[in-house]
Amino acid sequence: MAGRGIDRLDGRIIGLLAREPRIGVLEMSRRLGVARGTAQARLDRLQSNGVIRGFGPEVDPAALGYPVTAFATLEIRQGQGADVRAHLATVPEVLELHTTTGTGDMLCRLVARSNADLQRVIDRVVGFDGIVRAATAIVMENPVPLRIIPLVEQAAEDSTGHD
Amino acid sequence: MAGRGIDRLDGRIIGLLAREPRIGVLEMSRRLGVARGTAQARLDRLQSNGVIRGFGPEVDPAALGYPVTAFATLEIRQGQGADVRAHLATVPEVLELHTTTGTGDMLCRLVARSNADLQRVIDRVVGFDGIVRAATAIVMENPVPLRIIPLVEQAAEDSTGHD
DNA sequence: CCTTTCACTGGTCAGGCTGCCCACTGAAAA
DNA sequence: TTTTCAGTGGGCAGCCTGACCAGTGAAAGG
Repeated sequence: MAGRGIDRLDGRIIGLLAREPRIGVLEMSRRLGVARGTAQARLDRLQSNGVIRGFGPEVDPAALGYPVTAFATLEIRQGQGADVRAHLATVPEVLELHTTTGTGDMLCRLVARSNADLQRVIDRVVGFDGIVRAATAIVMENPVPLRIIPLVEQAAEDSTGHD
Repeated sequence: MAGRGIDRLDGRIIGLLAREPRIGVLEMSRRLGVARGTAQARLDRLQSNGVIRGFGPEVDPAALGYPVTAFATLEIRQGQGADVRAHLATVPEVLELHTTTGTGDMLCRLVARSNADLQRVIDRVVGFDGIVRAATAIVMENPVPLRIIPLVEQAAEDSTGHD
C-alpha cells in the first residue's frame, strides 16, 4: 500500500495520458507547463505508488468476435469456493470474477460469440460441482463504459489542493 | 464493426504488449522474429480494426483512496431509463453502468472510500426519482481481475491457424 | 502458364525522444 | 540558520520512430 492520494498535477498527468496515451514525457511536460524532469518524476512516482498499474492494451472483446456480455451471479456450496475460483479461472470467457456479499456468493463477467454461444459458456461455467445456482443477466447497453477519469479528478480535488 | 478475427501473430503481439506495454515496435519485431514493418503494420491494423482500443493508463481506485468496490442492481421506473443513465453518469464513483435483462434493469460498479462511505455513494446513486429499488453486493475478493489474454489466445487459435 | 496482388523482408535516413547527468533555486522543515 | 526536497533548465549519447524503397514468395485471377 502506498499512494495516499494525488494532487492536481498528478490528476492532469493521468487525464492527459488517458486522452493521448501515445504521448511522450517531453510532450507531456510541454502541455503541463513543467520541466521534463518533473513530469518524469511524477509519472515514475505514480507508477511505483501503484496508482498507475500499467499501460496494457485495451482489447475490445466485440472486435475479437465476442459481442455478447453478461453478468452471472453464482451461489457456491459451502467450502467449495477455492475449487470454483480455480475452475472459473480456466474459462477464457470469464473476464473477471468477484466474491461478494449479498444474495449470491460470486459475480462474474462473461462474454460470448452470440446469445446461443452464451449458453455454451454458461454450461461450462456452471458445469462444476461446487456451483449450486446461477442467475445470468445479459448486457444490452453500456451507457457508462468502464471509466476512471471522473474519480481521478475528484481525488485530485479532494487532495490538499496543491498544484 | 471491423475485425472478424485475429491470427496467431496478432495474438502474440497483444500478449507481448500486455506483458510489456512500454515496448517499442522495433523491440517487438525482434521478439516476434519478424521485420519491423510487419510488426508496425499489424499493430496499425489491430488499432484501426478496433481490436486494440488504446493504451490508456490503468488506474487503481484503491491507490486513489477508494478501496471498496460494490455492484448495485437497480430497478428503474418505466420510461425513466434515460434520466437515470444521465444521473449516474454524473457520479464519479460509478465506474461503469450496464442495462441488462433479468431481475434488475441496470447493473453498476461502484467504488467508495470505506464501507461507511459506500452508504453515501449509494444514497447519491439511488437518491433519484426514477430508481425504484437497489440491491448492493460488496466485493470482498477479486480472484480473477479483469483480463483479456486468455480470450485473445482462444480467438487466435480459433482463427484459420495462420501465423 | 503468366500476371497481378499482397504481405513481408531488410535496408536506409533524418529527426526526435529517452535516460542520465549536472548545477541552481526556492520553500518548507528541522 | 541549515538541511532537505521538489522543481528548473540545460546538455549529451544512444536508440527508436516514421517514412520510404526495392525485392521476394505465395496465392489468386486471367
